[in-house]
Amino acid sequence: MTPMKEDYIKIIFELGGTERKISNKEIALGLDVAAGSVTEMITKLVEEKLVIHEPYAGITLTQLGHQLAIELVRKHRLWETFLVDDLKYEVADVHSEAEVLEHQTSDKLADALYDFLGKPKFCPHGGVIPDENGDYPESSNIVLADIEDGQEITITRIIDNHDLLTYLHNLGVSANTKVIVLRHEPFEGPVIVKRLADETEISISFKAAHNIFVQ
Amino acid sequence: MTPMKEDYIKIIFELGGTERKISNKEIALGLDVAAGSVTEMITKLVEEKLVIHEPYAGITLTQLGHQLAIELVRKHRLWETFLVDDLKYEVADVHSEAEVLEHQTSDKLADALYDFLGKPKFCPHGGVIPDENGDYPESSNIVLADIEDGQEITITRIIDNHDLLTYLHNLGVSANTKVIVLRHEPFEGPVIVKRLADETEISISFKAAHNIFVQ
DNA sequence: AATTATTTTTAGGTAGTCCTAACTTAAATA
DNA sequence: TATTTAAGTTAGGACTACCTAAAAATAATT
Repeated sequence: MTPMKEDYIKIIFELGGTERKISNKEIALGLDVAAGSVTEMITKLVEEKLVIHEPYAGITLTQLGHQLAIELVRKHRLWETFLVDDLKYEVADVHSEAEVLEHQTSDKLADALYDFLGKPKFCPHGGVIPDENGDYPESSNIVLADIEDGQEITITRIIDNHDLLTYLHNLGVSANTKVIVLRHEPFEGPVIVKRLADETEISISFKAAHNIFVQ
Repeated sequence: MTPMKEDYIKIIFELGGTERKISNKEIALGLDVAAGSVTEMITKLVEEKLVIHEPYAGITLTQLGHQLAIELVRKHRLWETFLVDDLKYEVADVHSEAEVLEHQTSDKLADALYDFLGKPKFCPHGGVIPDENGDYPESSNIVLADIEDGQEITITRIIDNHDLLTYLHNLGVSANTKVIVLRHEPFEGPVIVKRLADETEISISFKAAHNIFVQ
């Protein structure tokens, strides 16, 4: 196993490769590599029984691939938690560090980190951290953009992207923030919400609202 | 810069490449690669102005290479300290984890770790940790094997090797242990010391005694 | 000094991951 | 249905770091 193979497995997982077929193009876009490179790597991952490939139709994870993806997500989120909780990183800055550390993290190290952090359930942007056995509760897949006006909701998770997290940080929005959805501006305009803590109205862009999960 | 290049720089440093010419063979042995691979890599490191190579004579670090080596040692030892102090690793088990983490550690991460750990001066086996600027006090180069009988000394540092550290751990010997040297058995026999804490006599092998630094 | 042994370098190959460009398949449109 | 467009696959090449084996340089021994 190499870091690059792990990256392929992880992106397939993140794109939903446990339930649907992921296209070559989605992977190429996600990893910023050429389509030909994807086909080549997928061939190797098929040999290793990590993915199933139906030529021209798409790629899904095997049970084994899914398990590996969970382990990687766990390691990634444990590092993010450590960086924020103990090393005082900004939430927006942890992703890239965790991205490289996750590939160099033995299972022993992950477990030790998990204990040290107090068996945390969520990473700093709200993602669920699988436990020692890879079990984790399903989290909400409902996105802020799809909430009807007037609903009171809690932000549970934000897609792990530096620019998005910085944008939301500046707006004072993060995981666990409670808001009421006031209205959706037309033509892919922003979603206007009111933060319950201080009654402030906040305008969240259409695109951002699709990358914020709520409950 | 790649992890392998960093490993070459580090081994040259550890073999004393700031003061003397290191041979191709020493590096090949230290990294467990073929001599031809060393020549090839050294050529690249010369292009990057990290080392100076006199063909057939040896290799030394440039100022730049020395600086890089210090940074790597610092990162390595910071991770070791974290693993022992916070993640409850055994001293003997930290080397291999630190060996891979050091290559994935940004300067920002190293500084954050350094602060988190309370700006430690020594790693768990007694190595000096350079500060934020790469400065560090010279540590003793006197080895236990060279101490005369009757001398009272403190163990300051043990070469970072898993088997050696395990061996010494089982003998109850670690950095900061104070002992009196009783005698040196002939024919490369063990050095017999008495631990001051509990007056126990301990026999330390000839080879181990050459890998223990004292003051 | 000549020979032998050791070390270093050079040369030619392999494996992993990337690329571009050409070709094939599938989907969309006319 | 025929054509065009998009997506996926194949082919050939590049780069890194490794290897082994042969050649060259240096050191050691006779």
